[in-house]
Amino acid sequence: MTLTQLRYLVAISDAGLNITQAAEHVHATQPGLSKQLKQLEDELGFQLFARKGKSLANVTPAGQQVIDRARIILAEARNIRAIAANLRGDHQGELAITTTHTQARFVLPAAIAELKRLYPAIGVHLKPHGDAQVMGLFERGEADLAIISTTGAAPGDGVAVPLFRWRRVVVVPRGHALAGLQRPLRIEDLVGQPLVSYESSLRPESSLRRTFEEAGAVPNFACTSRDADLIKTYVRAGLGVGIFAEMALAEEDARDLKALEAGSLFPECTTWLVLRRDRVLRAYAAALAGLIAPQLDPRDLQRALNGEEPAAWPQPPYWRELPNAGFLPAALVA
Amino acid sequence: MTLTQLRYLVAISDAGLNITQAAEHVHATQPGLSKQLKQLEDELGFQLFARKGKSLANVTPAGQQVIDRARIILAEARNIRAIAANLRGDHQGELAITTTHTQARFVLPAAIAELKRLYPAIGVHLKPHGDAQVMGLFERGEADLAIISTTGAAPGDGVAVPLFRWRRVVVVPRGHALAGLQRPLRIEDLVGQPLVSYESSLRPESSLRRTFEEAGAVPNFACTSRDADLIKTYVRAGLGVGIFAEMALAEEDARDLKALEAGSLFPECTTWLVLRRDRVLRAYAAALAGLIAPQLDPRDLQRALNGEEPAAWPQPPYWRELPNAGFLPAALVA
DNA sequence: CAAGGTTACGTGGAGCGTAAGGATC
DNA sequence: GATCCTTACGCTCCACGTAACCTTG
Repeated sequence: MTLTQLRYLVAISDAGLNITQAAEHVHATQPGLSKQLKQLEDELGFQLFARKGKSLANVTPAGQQVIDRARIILAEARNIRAIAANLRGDHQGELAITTTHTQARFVLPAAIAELKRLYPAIGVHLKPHGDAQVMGLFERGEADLAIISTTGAAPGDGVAVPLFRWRRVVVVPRGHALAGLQRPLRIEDLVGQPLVSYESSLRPESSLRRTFEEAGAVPNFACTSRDADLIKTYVRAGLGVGIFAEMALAEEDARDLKALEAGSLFPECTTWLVLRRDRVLRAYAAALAGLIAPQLDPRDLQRALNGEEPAAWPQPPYWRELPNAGFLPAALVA
Repeated sequence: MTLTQLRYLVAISDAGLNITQAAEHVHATQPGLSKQLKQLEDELGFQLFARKGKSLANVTPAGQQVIDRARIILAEARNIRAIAANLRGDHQGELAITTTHTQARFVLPAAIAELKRLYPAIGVHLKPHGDAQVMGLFERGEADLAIISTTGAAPGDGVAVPLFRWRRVVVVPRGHALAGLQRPLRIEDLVGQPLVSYESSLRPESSLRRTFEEAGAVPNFACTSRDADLIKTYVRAGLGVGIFAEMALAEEDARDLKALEAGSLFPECTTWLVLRRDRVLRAYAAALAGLIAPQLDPRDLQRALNGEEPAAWPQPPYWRELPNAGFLPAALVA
């Protein structure tokens, strides 16, 4: 058993049991992989893949167990190389981030642009997904870090670091009946109104839905989407009242949209950076946290990953207090 | 980076940074290890060990991280080989068990003898320790399984499987004042009496101590030990009243000792088999569980380790109900 | 000088790629 | 015949052991 054999094995599994395709992925020849696979099977004494004629038909049950173990081994080997790269100050590599559309579209651009300026040699891969899927992808190991929001406790697995807090805004087209409201918005104002908001608000445990239920009402969604840009578009089209993250408001939205004074109508949200405990953090990944939320010291992240949980993370600032990114454009409220 | 290099690295670390000694452990030559270590350090780009002159003085901080990761890799490589060995029906290997003296001396002999009859090619290594240390050793990875008792919840880490339940017995020399007691023992009978019991009873959270405290008293220990044989010896010598596990009573003790009717004076204990989640169970290790406690199906253990936690383990029988081992010799009570 | 580590050298084996040889659809 | 896996062959490189050398108590 060698690391090469295990790498080939996982590559074959990931290529859908196509050895030829797997060989391209690992920059080797197909006979090379075939032979190493055979050797591994000979050493272990059983078939990792069920053959149908000469091609691979299935992973055997024991083969799947071996592949799972092999993934751990390869991940730890990558970790060792990451430790080495960090120590050498070798700042090249990849950074895969799962997050929601809102974060990817409105929060991350400034931070990632700055990150690329500091570390030109890295490749950043954004994987925007629905609220419900982000952590799943992350836990399946398809990303180095997740950036996700909750109204309350930190998300499940991994080390969660609070980046900033934010509120939802309620947005209507200029000229909408609610646009002229001379007092802070109340929940009753929204009952019965067609709403345009995030897809995740449809879930029964969503905090928006709960807010309505506490007032004895049920929200009436005209249209939902994961994409705040789309939500704004439908609000402009007059489909209803938009409710989405304040980060998604831009200066130019003031032309035709108005953000209503919603105060603490909906519970406050926290955006978290989530790291995998089993993955060594590259220096540039830790730097990203500091670029989004300057109150964080990247070294604290490294310490947290080593299990030395700091007693408590600093209370994260509000989005609009953040220097390089956050503001609720004054023109929108006026 | 190769598996061999990582094996050598860990061997050097385990040999106390003595390459020559490490080489013997891995059945290779010292120059071989020296060279592989150098190659690994060259590839990673930093020193894993701090050199003092030509000999290794210290592990560098990053080196320690690499060693920790390497241990995981090697453990998973062993797991893969274990999967293969199980599947091949290749029943040779080692089985390291951490447990307490009482289990090792009175519970395990019959089961392990039977195990060796079924699997003659295995090597069993018992590591008896104090109650407090067993789980520590186990969690440090120094054993494949732990066998440990608690009065209540399952012990911390790993998958815990209840084997059997048991009670403490109160034992006095024949001729002792309490030996003639014509009614069930009460806690007041023991208050003030010099006691001989397990070392772990000294701990403030011990269930024996708590039982006394609930009666408003404090136990008076004349002598403690981890070793039930020693406790019996000191009871015979007249140092006090013995309190220990019923498993430690043997037929021949009836000659000079008497077990008092203690009923449910002290809380019931459960003996658990604890498995590491991150370690593949060899077939013979699973078999051991069934040999101690026949109500267990070894296949359920495998399933539990795979994370398919069975809703609940069967309520374990009492020790004295177990077929091949448990009985409270009648002569002792009479 | 004893203990422990490094460097040098020759050998055997193993991994790789190229090329040819079956299966299966 | 197209696709995909296996077998065969030759080259290259690398891991290993032996032996000689160096360093430090």
